[in-house]
Amino acid sequence: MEVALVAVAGRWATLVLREPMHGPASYGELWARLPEISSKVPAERLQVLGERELVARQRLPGFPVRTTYRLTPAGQALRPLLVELYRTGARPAGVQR
Amino acid sequence: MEVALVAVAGRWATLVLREPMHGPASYGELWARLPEISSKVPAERLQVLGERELVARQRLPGFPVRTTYRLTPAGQALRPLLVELYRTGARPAGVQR
DNA sequence: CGGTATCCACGACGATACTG
DNA sequence: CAGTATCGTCGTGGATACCG
Repeated sequence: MEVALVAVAGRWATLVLREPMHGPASYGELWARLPEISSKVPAERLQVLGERELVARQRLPGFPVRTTYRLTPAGQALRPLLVELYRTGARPAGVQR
Repeated sequence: MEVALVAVAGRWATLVLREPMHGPASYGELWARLPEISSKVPAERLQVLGERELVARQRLPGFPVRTTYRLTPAGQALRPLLVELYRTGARPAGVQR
């Protein structure tokens, strides 16, 4: 459980994971979907997600530099967990805010 | 997701939830299952879990005082999430430590 | 554009001591 | 037995500034 939690429990981690879930996403796209946040935060998240090989980075040639992020198979394996997190949090008679 | 995560992501939260999952558990039982931890930690966890009405406290009469904790229906609703956390963390090709 | 470097603040974690 | 009180430490989150 700890193992799964460290992957998913950091601040904004779920949102950072959700973008590349349905296909490659650039850093800017990712960032734009996060509400008013410093650029450091997704960078940090992506770094640890990269180290754990949950997301893969790919730099595109040219200028300005572009990078796309995609989920590795291990990253895709987190999907059911994210779904369950959503279901549990959204459950009507469920967990209190 | 945030809602579900705050319920489950605190340190030792999963272990604190697991004990009363299969029936009432006393504070001492709970504590004994946690590896070498200060008594403050489960107390703190149980307090917030109580405030969120995920666990219910019941004091037994007599001396010394005994208290049993049981999960509320909302607490039971966390079960699929805990199962999924376990599955994801334990998956062979899964998330890296 | 896609980051890194530096610094700060706050809250969680945990030890120790104490209480009803 | 079942906690509370107090205090210290450390990590995380975040702002701001800067770089290739």
